[in-house]
Amino acid sequence: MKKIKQEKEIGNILKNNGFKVTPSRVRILEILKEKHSPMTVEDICFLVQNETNKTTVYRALDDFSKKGIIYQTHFRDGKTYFEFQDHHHHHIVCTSCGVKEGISFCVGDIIKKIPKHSKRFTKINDHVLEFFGICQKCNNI
Amino acid sequence: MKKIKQEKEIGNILKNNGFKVTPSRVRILEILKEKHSPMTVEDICFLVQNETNKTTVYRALDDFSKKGIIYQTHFRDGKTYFEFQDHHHHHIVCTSCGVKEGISFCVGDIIKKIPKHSKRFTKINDHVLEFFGICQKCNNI
DNA sequence: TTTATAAACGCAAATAAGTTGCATTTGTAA
DNA sequence: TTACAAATGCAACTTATTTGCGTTTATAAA
Repeated sequence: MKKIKQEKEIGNILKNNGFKVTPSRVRILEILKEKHSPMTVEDICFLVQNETNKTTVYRALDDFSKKGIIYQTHFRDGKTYFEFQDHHHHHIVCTSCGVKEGISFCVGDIIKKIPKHSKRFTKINDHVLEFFGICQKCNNI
Repeated sequence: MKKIKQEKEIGNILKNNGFKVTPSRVRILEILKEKHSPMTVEDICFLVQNETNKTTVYRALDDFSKKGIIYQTHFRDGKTYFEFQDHHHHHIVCTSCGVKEGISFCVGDIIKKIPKHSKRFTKINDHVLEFFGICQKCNNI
């Protein structure tokens, strides 16, 4: 995809969600869209050095996540991860080396059943699902 | 269950997992077993005040979680939660007020399929699955 | 029962993720 | 062109979690 077209698309995502199209927010979404795997605030800050402040990154990611533009998750390392997902999916993580792999299915069917199981909740907005194991490489050490 | 019997049972859990049966560890497991819902380190520290140090609580919970004695998860509030589970399950959390509800099914069937989907991982040890929504009460405000 | 030893513990200090207050700038709709 | 809410930058702060290290303790073996 051409740079110009991509930028326009990102601008539309921002507008459609009620955000202003600022250089920082465009850049942050751009980075996530290019990376296509979970990133920490630190990862993103490294790439926007001298362009955008840490606080701005935190605030943008928080806003994006709340609107469902990006997927927010945890891998038990004390950091929050954010990912732009074309197709919603989850991950499996090696508890030894930390390598992450996307897995291409979701709990969509399960989610539909939840309202029946809950008195208190009628609608699910969001979910996180992550698997932990040992990768082949670490297993052979 | 009688107090004595419960204590013996907890002692066995510790022994069977290669841990020493110390007052602190017995007490922490006891607390989790009684509560039967996700607790933070802070929650536990409050209950063991003047008995056990914060660092000890962190270390015990970490050890227990790694052995699979307790379930470790996150609810996007910056804290780590731990739960003793008789029957493995997950939760749905209100993103507005934070109320948590256990949901009685799991992704066991899905897990079985994962090895086929992954080149790098052959065994899953653990997983986390949490749902986020708005509870009835918050929805009516 | 004694003893050796690894596991567990307590404390203080350090680290690091994430937040807040506030003054300033900027995108956008009117 | 303007008005204003949204977004930003910076510094200081909060808070969860970790680390180093010297001490204590549970336990298995002698």
